[in-house]
Amino acid sequence: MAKNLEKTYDPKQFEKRIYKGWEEKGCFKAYRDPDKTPYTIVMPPPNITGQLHMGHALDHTIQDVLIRWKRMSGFSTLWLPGSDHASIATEVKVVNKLKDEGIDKDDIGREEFLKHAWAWKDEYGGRITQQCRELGDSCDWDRERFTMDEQCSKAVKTFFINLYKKGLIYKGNRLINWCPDCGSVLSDIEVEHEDEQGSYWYFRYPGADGGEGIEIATSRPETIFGDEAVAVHPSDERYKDIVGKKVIIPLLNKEIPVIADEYPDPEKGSGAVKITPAHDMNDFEVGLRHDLPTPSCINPDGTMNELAGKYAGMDRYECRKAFVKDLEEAGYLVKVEQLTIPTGRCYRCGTAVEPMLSDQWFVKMKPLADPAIDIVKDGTIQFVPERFSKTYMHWMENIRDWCISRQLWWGHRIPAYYCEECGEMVVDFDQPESCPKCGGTHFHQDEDVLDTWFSSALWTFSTLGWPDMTEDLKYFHPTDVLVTGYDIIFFWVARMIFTAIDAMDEEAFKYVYVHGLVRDAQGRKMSKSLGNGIDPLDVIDQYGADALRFMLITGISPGNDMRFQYERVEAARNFANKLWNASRFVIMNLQDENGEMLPLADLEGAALKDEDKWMIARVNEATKNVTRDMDRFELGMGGQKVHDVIWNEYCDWYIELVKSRLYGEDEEDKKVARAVLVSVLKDLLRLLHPYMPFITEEIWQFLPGTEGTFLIAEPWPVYDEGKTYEEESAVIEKAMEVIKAIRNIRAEAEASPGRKLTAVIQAEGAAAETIEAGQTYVKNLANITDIKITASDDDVPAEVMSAVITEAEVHVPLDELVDFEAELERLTKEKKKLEGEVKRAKGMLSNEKFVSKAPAEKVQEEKDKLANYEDMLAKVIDRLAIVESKLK
RNA sequence: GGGCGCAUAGCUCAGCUGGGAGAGCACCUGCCUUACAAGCAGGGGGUCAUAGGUUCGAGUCCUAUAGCGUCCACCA
Repeated sequence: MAKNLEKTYDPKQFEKRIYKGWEEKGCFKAYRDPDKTPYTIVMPPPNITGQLHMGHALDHTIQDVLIRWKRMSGFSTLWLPGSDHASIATEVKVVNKLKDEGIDKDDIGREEFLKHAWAWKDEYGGRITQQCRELGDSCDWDRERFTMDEQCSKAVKTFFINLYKKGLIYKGNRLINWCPDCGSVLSDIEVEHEDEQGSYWYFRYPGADGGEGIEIATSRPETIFGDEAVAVHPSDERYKDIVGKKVIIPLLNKEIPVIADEYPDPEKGSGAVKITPAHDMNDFEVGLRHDLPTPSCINPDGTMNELAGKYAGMDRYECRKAFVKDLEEAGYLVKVEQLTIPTGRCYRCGTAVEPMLSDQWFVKMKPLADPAIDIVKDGTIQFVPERFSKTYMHWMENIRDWCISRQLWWGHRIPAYYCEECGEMVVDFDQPESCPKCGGTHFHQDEDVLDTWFSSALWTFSTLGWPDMTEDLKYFHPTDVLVTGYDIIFFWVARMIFTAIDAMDEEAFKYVYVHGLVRDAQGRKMSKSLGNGIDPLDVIDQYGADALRFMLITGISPGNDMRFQYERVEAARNFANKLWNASRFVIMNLQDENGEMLPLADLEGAALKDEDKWMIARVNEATKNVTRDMDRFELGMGGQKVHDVIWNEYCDWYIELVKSRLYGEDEEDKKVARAVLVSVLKDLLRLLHPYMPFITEEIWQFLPGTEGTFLIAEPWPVYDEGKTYEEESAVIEKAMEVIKAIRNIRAEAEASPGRKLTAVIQAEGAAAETIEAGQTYVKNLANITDIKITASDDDVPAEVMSAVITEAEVHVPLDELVDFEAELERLTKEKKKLEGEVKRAKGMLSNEKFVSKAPAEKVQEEKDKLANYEDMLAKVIDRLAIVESKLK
């Protein structure tokens, strides 16, 4: 029984099996091989709350292509996987789950809550890494890390303490972004700014002296309870006299001063701004300049506090409504204007962020940013594509201090301890024995945890053992390339860069490969709320992981978004199918009817035919180009080239060219043909493997000489300058030209491909020789029984259909009915086309500037082309005359 | 208000350092030819956003314009 691939390509039959085989045999494992060069990629850790989505699929495909290519190229590769504890996201999930069970987070307390959170992590945290396996991720699962595992936590604490000791982490009372829904502070980049429809309310604040007072405009009336002044621009003539006087906040009867400050824009609103230092960033600054108090009127949960008097306890928006109504009834509302106002929203839950005054921990960024700017500026770290370095620079150069504390429980707790006796704060790895100030022995730890991004910022080195100088850390760090979407350059990439400089005194990675977003077929962002997300696992189920991967990677150019289209997945699947069938054909021809393997020639010194050399040259060329594309991170281009050489050259031509030999009688030559078929196929599989790992590995296992090997561990092909085979390739390419010409004639004359024909080819000199050398191919592939190659017109029968090709003319005598009308039409078209070409070439050559300034070889090239076209044109005109006479 | 990106065939997009416009899908014609109809052989279809400029030569480089997208920014 012959052993061969299944008749139809069905990736489900083998993808899981292949992956298991790799994993069990340790194919993904990284080793510290002193004789090899390390190549390291750390996987952006997906959130444990997450499911695998198209973004991951793209991100991981890129990384896997790179790591597989480098592995095959002889590097000691490490692709390190892991996951992120996702502080806020996870806490929200766990809180909701508990709520469903009727449990309130605050009732059970911190310890108990964390038990639930860890249980949740144990249950769902592995889900996404399991899904990665279906994609084919060849990462070293033995080194899988988690941002809250023991080692990473140690790194986080150490890094925090180091920065604190350097004075780069401080605790401060500042105006921060507060999410009332999450109940936590957010960093600046966690706030999304949007313009929204809103109102300006104009209110009159009467003068304390009984005067007219002043009219202010505000979009946030509920903050009036925190007003401490009204500001006007010093140059504003309208308010010149009132500056320094007091006005009364209506209904509250609180007196506040009118102050002059550069901040108000006289053009905007009434030109007078109420100042609420505790609930607005700008007002806060004004308050500082004028030494104003900073009372808060809003609680952390978004309700009003006692400052709001009778509105206390109301939600801030409810209060707004009620307060405006009361003010209106009391006659203080002057007018309302509709316009768009900028609003900040929490990037997690979408709640409107409230600026609040609060004690929080910050990282002082300027000293960390400076070297992080230099390391990109001097090219130690390069962005691909380059333009993203501008985005990075701009952000780094204007960076503000990073708020790192969060009022949550799930995360790394801040290692700061407060003495119960005197309140002294100690920042240390463990709780201190006694207070350095008063000797007290009772402490409580800071309640806050760190921003999730604080731990992922350490990812390149915390995962390798830092702060311990482990062998892994020494060998694999710095990492080589970081692959990620442009949406997290600020959140993550930028921060990894400065942490590595601080902790390791070196670059975190050499390249940042930035990819775009996978959008839906209409170009919209895939999102849960739109319900337009496409589950990669569904696609894999339907088309296979190889098809998905190939579609994702060939559809992109670095940094640009892509659209997800099923038609393209299908096209990729069809390509896999094509390769599958071609391989099945090859394997079939390697064995006799009993399934016994037939002998193969040793290719060293074998008598290669022209088509063998041509094919070998084609693969060789592809090897060169694909490798170069990979080197430049042009992964999509590389994939396209492998696709083209497999389909357009190996399948379309080489297999067809070689068939007659396989079915022929020359046993020695059969051995050669088989050997080349296999050898070339193997090289093609190697080139394709990073892109389509499953199908290539599956086919590999069926080929002779692969026993006990894995394609994943095979060497990457190397370009061989000695294998360009130009002469032999010319024969094949000329034969192809002739074959196409004959097929064309056949099609025009509507003669079936099965009909036997003869051909007369007019050519001279070298061209005649080349055609002569390739005539067997023509006979086989164009179904021609006899070919006559001649220079003379006399040998051409009177009734023929012809096609003019480079340096030759192909004639097919047709005894059967011939459509001379069609022939006339075809030749007329041909003539027109050639005339155009002649005109173009003549035009260029008659341009003196071109002839004198363009490189000599370019000029010569044009001259040759012109001669050739003129020659072809003359022949076409001759044929036309003959056909025309036939028609009379 | 700044930064960046996009515009190429009906659709989705490639075209890297300037040298005769490409792919997939869709469409039309003919083929179930012994690996493959998830296929084979052909075909139609583009003033490469507009206007200038550099150059012997521009889809490619420069400038400007309006359009779309996106990020950043404390405008009540």
